[in-house]
Amino acid sequence: MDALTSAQLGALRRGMEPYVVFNEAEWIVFIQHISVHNFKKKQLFAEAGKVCNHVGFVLKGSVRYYHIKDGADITNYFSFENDYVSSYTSFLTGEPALNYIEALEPSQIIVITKKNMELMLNNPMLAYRMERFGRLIAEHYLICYEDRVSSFITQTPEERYLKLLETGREVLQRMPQHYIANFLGITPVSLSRIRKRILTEK
Amino acid sequence: MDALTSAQLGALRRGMEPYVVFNEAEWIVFIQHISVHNFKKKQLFAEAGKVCNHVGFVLKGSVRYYHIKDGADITNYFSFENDYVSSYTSFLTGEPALNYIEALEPSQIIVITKKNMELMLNNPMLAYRMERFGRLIAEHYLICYEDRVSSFITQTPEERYLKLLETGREVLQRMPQHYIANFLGITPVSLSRIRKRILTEK
DNA sequence: ACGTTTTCTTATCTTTTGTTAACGTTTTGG
DNA sequence: CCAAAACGTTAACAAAAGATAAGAAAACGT
Repeated sequence: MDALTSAQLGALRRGMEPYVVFNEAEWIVFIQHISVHNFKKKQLFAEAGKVCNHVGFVLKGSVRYYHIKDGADITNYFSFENDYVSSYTSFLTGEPALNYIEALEPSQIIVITKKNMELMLNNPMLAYRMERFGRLIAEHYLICYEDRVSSFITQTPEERYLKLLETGREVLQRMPQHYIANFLGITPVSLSRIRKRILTEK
Repeated sequence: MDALTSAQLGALRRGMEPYVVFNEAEWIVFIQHISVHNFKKKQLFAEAGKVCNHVGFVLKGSVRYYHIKDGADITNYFSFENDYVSSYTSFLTGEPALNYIEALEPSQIIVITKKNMELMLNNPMLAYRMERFGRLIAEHYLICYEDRVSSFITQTPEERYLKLLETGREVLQRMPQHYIANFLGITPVSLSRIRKRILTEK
């Protein structure tokens, strides 16, 4: 856990700006309640069975959400740079998380603990801003998930794969294909066939 | 648009209680900013291409979310009694909605307009509560969508159908099957086959 | 550096789904 | 009340996906 650099703080502030704008005095108090952590590849950000008591903002790197079902590791979701990251339902409800979150590559993530979030919610100087910030995070996930549900209803697995590639994240080239297959809701074998189909269609 | 009965107000207050608790003075001001509307079957609550300037809470009845793609009507989602209802992304962003919302049956819905929401957000007496209320609605949709994404990844269409039936909503018996098929992400023909399979397996 | 594990592809076979069309039934609107 | 539209099921065929297994290549840990 290190102090944040001004570049990191700038990224966070820009990420929040569309929704929450702090004045200077508020910002100074806010940044006293956050920290930045460096995650090694495969290091866990959150763990199934444990309450997720923190929420993050990916400055650099990427993470993978997954759960274990019948002994198999199933990838649910990814967060890339400038995304929020959390087992947010667990963070909100205080129930144990259902999924793990791990770094896909060495990552820098700004972390706000629930305790610090609550301190800010109870600090009259920040309470109103923090309610708004909480709403922002929920809305961020909301819009992502809405898109995702819609993609399952209106697109084929092949279309979903091509759409994912269009984001141009190079980490997609490096991560195991079965993570992507899970994310798309298909088997790794099926993804391999889709990839071949795309190549030969070109 | 009618005044709300005390039973209706009680339902709303109970729906909000897990997250937002008003004191009596706050509640009196709050209820001056809301209204209840009766929707006929097929009457629109929100319309694609228009900004959704309101958010609702279903007291009685049910609604269907759908959009038109290549001339075809595709059902995305449902809200039943004691659910929130809105093209919430449009409500939040002020962008035109991408989907329609219509009543599946005669329905009573508590409506809060964006204007009244903003009046409350700017009223120091309610601002803090309203930030929290906004968060509540976002979180409601968040948890629903999270569940839904997870169901697409880990369940077969047949399992999703059986899970939907388990909710025991009788309106599921009465609405057209192709609404349900869309919602499950399959074709009406495929749903018909699944239904037959289930019957013969018994 | 080397043996193990993971990953990706390919093949085969089965199951499921999509597509289109037909047909009888039900619902709907004028 | 009647004609038109919408609906649900079924059939037939094509396309896609799941399951399983096998083999080669790459990544990993020690």
